[in-house]
Amino acid sequence: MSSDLTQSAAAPADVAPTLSAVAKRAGVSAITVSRVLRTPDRVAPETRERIERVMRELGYVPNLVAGALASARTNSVGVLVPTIANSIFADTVQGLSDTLEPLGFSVILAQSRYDSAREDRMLAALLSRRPEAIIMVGSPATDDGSRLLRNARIPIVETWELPLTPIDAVAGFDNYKAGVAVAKHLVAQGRRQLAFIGGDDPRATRRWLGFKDHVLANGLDEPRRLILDRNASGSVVAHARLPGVDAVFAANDAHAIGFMAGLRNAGLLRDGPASSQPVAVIGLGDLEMGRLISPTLSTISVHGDAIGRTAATLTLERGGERRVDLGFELVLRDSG
Amino acid sequence: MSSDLTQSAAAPADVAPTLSAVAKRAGVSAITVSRVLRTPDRVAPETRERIERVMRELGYVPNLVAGALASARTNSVGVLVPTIANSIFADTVQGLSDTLEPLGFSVILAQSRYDSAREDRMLAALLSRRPEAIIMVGSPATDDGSRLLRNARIPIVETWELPLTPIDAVAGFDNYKAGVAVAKHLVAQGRRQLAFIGGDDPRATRRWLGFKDHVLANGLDEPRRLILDRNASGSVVAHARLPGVDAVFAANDAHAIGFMAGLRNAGLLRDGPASSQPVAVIGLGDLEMGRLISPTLSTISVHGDAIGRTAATLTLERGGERRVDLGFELVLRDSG
DNA sequence: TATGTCAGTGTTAGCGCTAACATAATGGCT
DNA sequence: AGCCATTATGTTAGCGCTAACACTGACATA
Repeated sequence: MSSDLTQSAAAPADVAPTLSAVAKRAGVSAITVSRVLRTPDRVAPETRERIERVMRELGYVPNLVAGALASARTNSVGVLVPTIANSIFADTVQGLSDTLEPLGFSVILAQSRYDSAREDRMLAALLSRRPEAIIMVGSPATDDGSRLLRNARIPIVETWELPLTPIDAVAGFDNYKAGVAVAKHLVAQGRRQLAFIGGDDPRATRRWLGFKDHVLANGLDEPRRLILDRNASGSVVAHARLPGVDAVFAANDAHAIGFMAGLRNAGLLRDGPASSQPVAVIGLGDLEMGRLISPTLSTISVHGDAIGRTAATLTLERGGERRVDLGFELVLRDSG
Repeated sequence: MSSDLTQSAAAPADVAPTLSAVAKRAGVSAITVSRVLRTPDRVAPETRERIERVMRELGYVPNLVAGALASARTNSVGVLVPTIANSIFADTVQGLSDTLEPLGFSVILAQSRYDSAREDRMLAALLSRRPEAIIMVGSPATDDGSRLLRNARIPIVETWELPLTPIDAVAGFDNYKAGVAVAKHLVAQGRRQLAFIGGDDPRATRRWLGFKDHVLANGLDEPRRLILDRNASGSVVAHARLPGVDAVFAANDAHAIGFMAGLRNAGLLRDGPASSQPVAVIGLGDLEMGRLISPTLSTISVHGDAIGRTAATLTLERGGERRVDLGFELVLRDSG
């Protein structure tokens, strides 16, 4: 009485219906049902409609796990970011997911939390799911991670930097040059006592190096470098630790805005243009917030979503240019 | 000459080694290799070490796709958010991923972009991968989505609100009460011309309703409601469209900060306390930025990461309380 | 000695699906 | 009439792994 043929649509089975169950009920073979899903043009319209009706009746949801095993295509992409709670990386993930999802790819997300051991673990976990590509922010921190990725023989896209010896593809910008650009601007503005505040992850460090090298090349004192917690509240009191400084490059906009809050408390912030600021401040990231505060924040603008979309494209097309420099832009507003 | 036994570790095969290849090379059966991975205590130490050495030599990466099919456990959780580029949702994803990743679960991320058709598509795509649970921000927008989730017979956690008829579990707060709390505070402060600005998604609308109902219950004029784009730049000019208003509740902190930028341009912002502000502004989300700007932003604080961690816990333990109200907190600073 | 227990390992079957190769039926062409 | 291309559908085998059970030998127990 409770054979497949008498199963009611209103009371779904405890166990998810399979493709074979659909096939049996529609009076066709399993492969025909499979074709309705994958190559509907190759199925006669009447057959197709009948099968689609049965699918609806049974509430059939295809099992992509089985499909992936049989076809050796998982239609998934692994994404590894330091943290998703940093809006610039979130923009990148949004950009790539907007590109990949319409094409039927799922995003498997993992966070390293700036921890190289965790990074390696997450990389292994991602690869176990046999994604068709891996997109990561930055380069692998360890040789093990690097080897894992090379041996996987799938497209690998490193983003947010331009490594000298990439594993495969790259979509990013030159963090060193960004540091140079900021230093050049501040020096030209007549600033003499420069400092860099922010994290010490590899990308921030590249910015620092560009910044420092350019300052030194101009015969000025070596800039100070203050390594801060990822939490921007430390930047609010950073000013007290940088006496005499007249210009600051912050590794990201959050730190820049925090630093400005400290300047305001110290009476060192004007609502006027950059030239009136006792201490110039430049950020990086071009957060929307930077345009909303007063004085408006000068910053290095980087298009996180474009990096994401480009990375997604690079995973799909295996040929062509594998190194895309998306550049950056020094956006000058009132803070410096 | 090129049998499995003579395969070199230095030159990995083009095709990923399988568990059987490891077994053959180690002179054991496949199941023993499987046990090394899953239940190492049940394998003799010498055997285990030998197998582990072979795994390293071959660069073996387990295939979880096949494992999932065989064991009917995917060790993955589907997560659906409106957008990941909104820091409050990113905090939630970070929180749940921090809880799930150490337990061996992968996060499959999908974005609806506040589009109910896309939401249903992504829900179907997620379910095709047979996740062991689904965590979503908000409730399904359509009956189809709801049915899909109910039929999946896996734990479903709705977050960021407290639906009256949840599908399964819930981790969130009462958006209506948040609106009431803000209205109560502003009315008590003597504000008379109130307005609400922000999006019109279901959660923002609940906040608006609570806000409006409380204002009306106090005999004041019905507050105005200005529906803005997600992009906060519209909020900068919102003030011009709200003449005479003396207090504003913004659906999120970004809009609040944008609105304050508009007030500053209009000369209606003071650096002093709330009582000195010609127009009070309250946000929602408690962005770090709100503490850094001047005047500091008053806001409804919601712990996005706690919502994420709680949601993750709810997916793992099927029994117990299935409805967790994480509450909110009205944090009063200088803006209102 | 017979029996049981347990650690360690193996055999078999199958998860749900798809690639690759049949097969059957139809109609157009020479 | 005979042949071929084309469309629609089916059969077979297997993807890489694990659940469930089966087996073996060493040792303990009665």
